[in-house]
Amino acid sequence: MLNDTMKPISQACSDCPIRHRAVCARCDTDELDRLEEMKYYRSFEAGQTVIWSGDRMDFVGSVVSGIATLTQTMEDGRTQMVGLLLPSDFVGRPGREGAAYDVVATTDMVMCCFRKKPFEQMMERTPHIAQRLLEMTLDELDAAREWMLVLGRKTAREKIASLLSIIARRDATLQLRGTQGPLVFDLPLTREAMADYLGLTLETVSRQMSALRRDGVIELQGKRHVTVPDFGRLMEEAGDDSDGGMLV
Amino acid sequence: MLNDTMKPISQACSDCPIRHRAVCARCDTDELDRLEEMKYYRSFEAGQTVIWSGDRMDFVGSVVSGIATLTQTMEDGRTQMVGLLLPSDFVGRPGREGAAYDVVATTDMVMCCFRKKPFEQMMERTPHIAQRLLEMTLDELDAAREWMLVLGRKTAREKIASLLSIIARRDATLQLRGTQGPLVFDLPLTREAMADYLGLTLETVSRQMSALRRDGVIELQGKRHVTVPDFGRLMEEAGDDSDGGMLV
DNA sequence: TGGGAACCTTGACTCAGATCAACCAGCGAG
DNA sequence: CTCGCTGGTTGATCTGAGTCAAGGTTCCCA
Repeated sequence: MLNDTMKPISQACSDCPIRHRAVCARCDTDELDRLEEMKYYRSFEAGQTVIWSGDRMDFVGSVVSGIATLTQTMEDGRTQMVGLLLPSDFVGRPGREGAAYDVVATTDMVMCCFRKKPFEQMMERTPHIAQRLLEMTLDELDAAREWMLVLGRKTAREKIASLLSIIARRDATLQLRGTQGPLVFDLPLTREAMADYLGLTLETVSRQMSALRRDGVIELQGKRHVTVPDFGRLMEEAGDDSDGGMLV
Repeated sequence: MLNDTMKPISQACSDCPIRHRAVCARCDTDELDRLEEMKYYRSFEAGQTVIWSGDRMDFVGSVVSGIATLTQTMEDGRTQMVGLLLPSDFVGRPGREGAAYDVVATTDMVMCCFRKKPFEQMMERTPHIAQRLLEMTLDELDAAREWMLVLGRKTAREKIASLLSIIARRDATLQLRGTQGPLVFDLPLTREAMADYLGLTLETVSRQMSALRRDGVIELQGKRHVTVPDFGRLMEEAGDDSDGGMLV
């Protein structure tokens, strides 16, 4: 990594926007105090690589704001996104030396980092952290398995609809609105990143986006701003039951 | 579930074949004693469904012997395998009511089960269990992501070669042999299950198996018994570096 | 103010893998 | 012994998505 943009950001954990959703969610005040001592913030610009696969990783951390992707690459250059990191998501694996994936910021991003050693030690003595991390990891595993169904068995159109419905649903919950009535959101991904996510080419993504627009499933203002007039319809196109059973 | 085959099997944890690899791996003797009190064994026949997706699950447990699959199904019947459960793997999710996937025994199988409530309570008081489960879940997440690359970006031939190399490698480690020299193993899956795993049709699986045999990458004795004369060659066919970096 | 450079769209053609279909081998039950 | 069934193979054909190629939009910076 040539030059990280390392603006000196600082913030009390108590004011942290991801306080109640990140690894530290269950920590009580003095656990938080100890974390506060070992944490530091790092900022990344859109497009910047946070970690290269194989690099030695001496920290772990949480995404505070912005979005990053986890991608795997084959020798011949084919790539597959294997994770999408949103605010509060955890980066890095306690107990592992090297990074297993490339982590790339797709928007400007801020991370709350902990040096790995002290964090691991703290984890051993603080069940709250290990418990929360287990919960988050189980959720990620569920998401990964959902995604495997998408990659393995869905058509291009269904894949696109699935991705849009994930983003739309997340957006709706963030804004504390239900999935009734039209949903409006901005795509945080380029067509290429969408292709990478879905195991498609960017041309196919583009074509299927156009097709969904033509068929009235979505409306597009510009390339990235999306309106979903009928969420149930989108779910049908995704091949999910229209009542979409999000368990957690 | 109509009628489980419930042979009265019993075994001391200290003699358990998966003692050092399952969730209980780190437990000391009195933790083990407490687990021993709440555990019970269940047997399943090849082909039997252990749990249906959506069912209420009142237990969690470990696979002791045999193999099971985790599969997701769409309304129209398309299915994708999302997990392969081998001895020592954990089934069920603490803190969740319903099962998220179908679990099917593909060979005769024995499970060591714990009623969910007592197990969850014990987990809260026993960091050793939560820690081990975290570790196992992180490994599964890695495996799931590896698999996403296979599903999203590999050709049919590469997919088959990838699956074969996973099974071959696991088999070699179980028998404490390296990946030098010819490897011999039995496929624990039907062609249909392989197709399900890889997001292919069984016809394509069959064709690619024949192609790999024709090209000398594998040898087949009968339908299921496989010999890999040159593991490096198989890795190349899988699209991985031939030195295959298993980190853990 | 005009030339790049990202990013996106669309068209024509190709091809890997799906689909449809016939057939084979082994095996347990009557 | 042979019927029927499960699991597997192979062939012919079709098709969805990839590939290659040509533009179109923005937006930035010289």
